[in-house]
Amino acid sequence: MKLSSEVTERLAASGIRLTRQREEVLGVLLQKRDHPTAVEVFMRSKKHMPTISLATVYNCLEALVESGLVKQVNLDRAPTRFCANLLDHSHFFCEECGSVHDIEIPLQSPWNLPSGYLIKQAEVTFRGKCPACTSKNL
Amino acid sequence: MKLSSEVTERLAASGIRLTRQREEVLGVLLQKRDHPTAVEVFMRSKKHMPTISLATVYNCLEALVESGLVKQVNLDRAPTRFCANLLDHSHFFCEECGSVHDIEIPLQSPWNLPSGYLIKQAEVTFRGKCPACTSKNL
DNA sequence: CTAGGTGCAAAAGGTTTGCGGTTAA
DNA sequence: TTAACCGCAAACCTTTTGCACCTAG
Repeated sequence: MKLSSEVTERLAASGIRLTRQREEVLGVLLQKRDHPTAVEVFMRSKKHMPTISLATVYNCLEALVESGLVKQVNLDRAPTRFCANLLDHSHFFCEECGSVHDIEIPLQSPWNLPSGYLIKQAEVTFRGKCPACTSKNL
Repeated sequence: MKLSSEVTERLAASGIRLTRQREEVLGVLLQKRDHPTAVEVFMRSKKHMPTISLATVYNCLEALVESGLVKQVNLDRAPTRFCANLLDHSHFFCEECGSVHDIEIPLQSPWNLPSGYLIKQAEVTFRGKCPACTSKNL
């Protein structure tokens, strides 16, 4: 696939060891940005790499998250979802269809926090109805 | 405990059926606002109500969350945490000591979202160092 | 009276781990 | 060459479920 150069570049730049499995996992996340779960990533990866194991997918995801190439999204008690969108963004969760969308809003950090807190990262999650579901006027 | 009147009032006002176990679980969450996990709530509840079961704690928490009396907080892949703070607030997660703090900032919703999205709820999570850990200048 | 809640134990996911073999650097 | 990674299977931990009994309204 033509993504592979981007995948390889990102991996090389991150400094972590480059393996075929990590390329595959990152490739899956870059190809379809629908915030798949680990199991979904596993199933998609198996199409190109039938020998990959679920444990390896978890390991790869962990390495990718740790290196900053992938973000994890947790919603309620549902399984963790992953995305490879490196732009600063928020997530929108549609209560109707369950889909997760990236919302790229520049958060100009208008936070007036109590003193003493050292903020390294802020994360915003929205819930509601996505455009597709809203237009179905359910 | 003197919280019981508040607990009972809140439960009655919520409309869900009032049981001793739900009172106990809500009481635990109101007494110490450290965002315990389900298992922690279970252990604390057992001190006053030795017969309560973990499954019941989960059931109670679910009912309380659904009725809006309790909020659940998910951080990464760690077990879900619960809090009874009904004021609109955000959460701060200390990467140093692992504690979770409520941050009561009035979010004046400065979100410029793409059109089509119907937002019902926004949730903000911060990560960094809490005052206690910052002052230890680690 | 009865719909809904409880307690128990067992099952069901999701995620992690241990280990022998493999591979990127 | 070797530290790190992979695949497999088993373990782990959180959460859910089925069922018989109980209780709030």
